[in-house]
Amino acid sequence: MRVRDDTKINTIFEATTALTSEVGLNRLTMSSIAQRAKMACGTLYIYFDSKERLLNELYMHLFVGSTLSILPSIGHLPLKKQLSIIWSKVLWFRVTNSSEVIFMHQFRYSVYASEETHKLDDQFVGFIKNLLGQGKEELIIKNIDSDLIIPLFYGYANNLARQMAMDEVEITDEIIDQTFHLCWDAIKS
Amino acid sequence: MRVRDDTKINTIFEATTALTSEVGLNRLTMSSIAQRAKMACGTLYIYFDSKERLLNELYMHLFVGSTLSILPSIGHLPLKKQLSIIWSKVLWFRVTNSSEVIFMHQFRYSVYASEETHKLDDQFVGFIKNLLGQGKEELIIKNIDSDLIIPLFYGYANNLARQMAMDEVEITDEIIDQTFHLCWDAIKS
Amino acid sequence: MRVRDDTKINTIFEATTALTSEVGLNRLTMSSIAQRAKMACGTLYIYFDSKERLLNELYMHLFVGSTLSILPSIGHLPLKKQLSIIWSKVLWFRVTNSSEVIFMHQFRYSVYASEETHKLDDQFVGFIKNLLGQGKEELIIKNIDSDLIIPLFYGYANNLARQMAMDEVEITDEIIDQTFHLCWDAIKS
Amino acid sequence: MRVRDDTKINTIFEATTALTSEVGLNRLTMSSIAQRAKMACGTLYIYFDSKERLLNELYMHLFVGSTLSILPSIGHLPLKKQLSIIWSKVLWFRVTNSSEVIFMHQFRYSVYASEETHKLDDQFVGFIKNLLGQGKEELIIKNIDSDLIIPLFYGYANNLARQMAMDEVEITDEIIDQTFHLCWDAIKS
DNA sequence: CATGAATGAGTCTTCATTCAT
DNA sequence: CATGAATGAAGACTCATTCAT
Repeated sequence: MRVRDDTKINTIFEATTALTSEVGLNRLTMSSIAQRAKMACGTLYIYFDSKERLLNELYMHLFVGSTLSILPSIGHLPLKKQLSIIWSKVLWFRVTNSSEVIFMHQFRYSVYASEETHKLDDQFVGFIKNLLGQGKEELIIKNIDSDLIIPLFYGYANNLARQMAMDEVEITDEIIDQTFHLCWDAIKS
Repeated sequence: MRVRDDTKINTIFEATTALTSEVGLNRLTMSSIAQRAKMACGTLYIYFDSKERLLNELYMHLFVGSTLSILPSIGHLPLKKQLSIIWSKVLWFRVTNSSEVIFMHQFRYSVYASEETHKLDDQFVGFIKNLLGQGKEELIIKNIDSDLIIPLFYGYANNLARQMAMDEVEITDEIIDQTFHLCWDAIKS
Repeated sequence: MRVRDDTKINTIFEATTALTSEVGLNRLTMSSIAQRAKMACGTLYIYFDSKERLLNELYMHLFVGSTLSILPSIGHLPLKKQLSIIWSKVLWFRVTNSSEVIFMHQFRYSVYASEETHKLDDQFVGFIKNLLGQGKEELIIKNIDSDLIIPLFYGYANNLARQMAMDEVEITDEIIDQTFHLCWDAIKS
Repeated sequence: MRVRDDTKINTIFEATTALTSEVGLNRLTMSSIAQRAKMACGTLYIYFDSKERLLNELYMHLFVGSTLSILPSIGHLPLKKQLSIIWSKVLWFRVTNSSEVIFMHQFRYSVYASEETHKLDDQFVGFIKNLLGQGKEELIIKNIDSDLIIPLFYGYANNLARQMAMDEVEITDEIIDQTFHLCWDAIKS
């Protein structure tokens, strides 16, 4: 029997990511994905119930791999260090995986994004909120509603990465340092 | 095409904006726009050559109205004041016109956005770049590549406004002050 | 403006009926209907929301035209006469409209048939049940549960017409007489 | 193909019959049959060349088991007795095997029914025709073209059984008696 | 100008059948 | 024999655009 091949899911994910960054989510069709992944159109439906599920699972896969997975391991570090690591991690991922970021960006606010997917984001935001809460208690960072701070990190990271991807700028440790300093200066008390 | 009947064009623009914020750009159809604008589908094509042109013209209209139009009148003011006015202006517009912002956000990175439209953004970015350049010369702000600074303003504003729109938070002068201070602390030298 | 053309519905109905009798309900596709009706595939969807609705409306149209429409006008006649007229009417229709009957037959028990459609049949059955009830009171026909009698008329008519259509037998008044007599002898007391 | 493993073939037949009565012939898929029969999709093709053959063989199996098999053994009985036995046999089968009847009914006039299958019916009809021919010679039954009589039996049985299955009516000897009397009164001279 | 019916290419999805294991 | 992943042609339906009125 032809055994179910889990690397196929990765092939599909890669094809989807690449295509989205090339032609955009609007022109992304199931048959173009299949063609790019060198498989039949129907094969996609063996691994994913629908286009919507495929995109959502891809998003979750990328989000977990790029962001969520680092959170638990850094809980013991000092606040600024934690933020700095997250910033670095997120930025590295975003800049070195520009196709993935384009996909995530386009998907994020599309009609395809499900409840379930939005909750992932909330999980991440919740973690950061906690961190900021601590910082405020320790009087390290400004006493401002976290909902006004998080969009700075989030929006900045997204936009910076997107811009760098488009301009084909190489990311360096210096850039990460400089940009993190901007953020830190913004919020430190 | 394109006859002067600004009333009709505005009706079309409003219908498009409202619909996009309700159902998303992916599900925005020409006939749904027509229906919402209480006119026939074919009438849209009297004023716009294609869907693509309609969306691009709407984007330009909103962008000019919300941002570009204020730039020339504030050139004589001091740097920080200028940035503060722009920030306030942009944020006010974005928060009080949430449908418009949702449209702009979804359109901005869609397949519909044309070269011409992207150049508008560049115009705005160019202005800010200039401003930052002056600031650096006057040693008021950090000596960092402007391409690393602008995404902070741009991304923050977008994301903050979007978040506030979703959470239905009222904007106040206090919020504008607080958030601008974050930005300023980030870049001041 | 191209005015909405109600004869188009008839064209669609005719194409559907003819095709079903030729290739069967299973192979009936929307595009084959469109092709036969000499219009574009999308045009069908101007007049009918879906394939299911198209088929249901066609069935109702045929059922009303062939059967239901005669019922009200004969209420004053004697029982046997009424039954005889209905029998004649139904048989004539079924034999002279063989395509229609094939469609009705295939549709009747298909997955497409909706609740609404089945209720039409019930209406007809209810009328006959009434008639039989009267006959039993007047001691003209056998005192047997009507649910055991009606399938005789219904099944016989369907099957006879189908058989005659397939054998390409011409219907005559004699055949109608003979077959009605069979029915009548079956139920008269 | 077609190896002797009657257990498996029966499992397939039962799954097919049950599924058809539940979801209809239109929604009957090979993989749903396989799933219901607890085997792999490809296994079906070891026993049957195609979906069409599977359905035809099932129909023939049911038809022979329900009807054809009794014919030879009753040739010596008097006419009315023969008809009565057949009627009883057919009705019993149809009512007590409602899934099977639904399958037969839906299959009978579908695109899947082959020539070969239709000939089975003819065989049965031929037998009945013979019987009626005898009856006419003996002046027991009306001198009417048998093609006008057979649909009465055939259509009545089908429809009655279907109705009873849907209404979940229990069949009794009384009902069989009553309905046969209707038939007999219809045709006796 | 305005209308909205008509078009048909293109989309997602299904499913009978094949075939490598 | 048995499996079930893989195939790809075909179906229902959508929608930007055109055009007769």
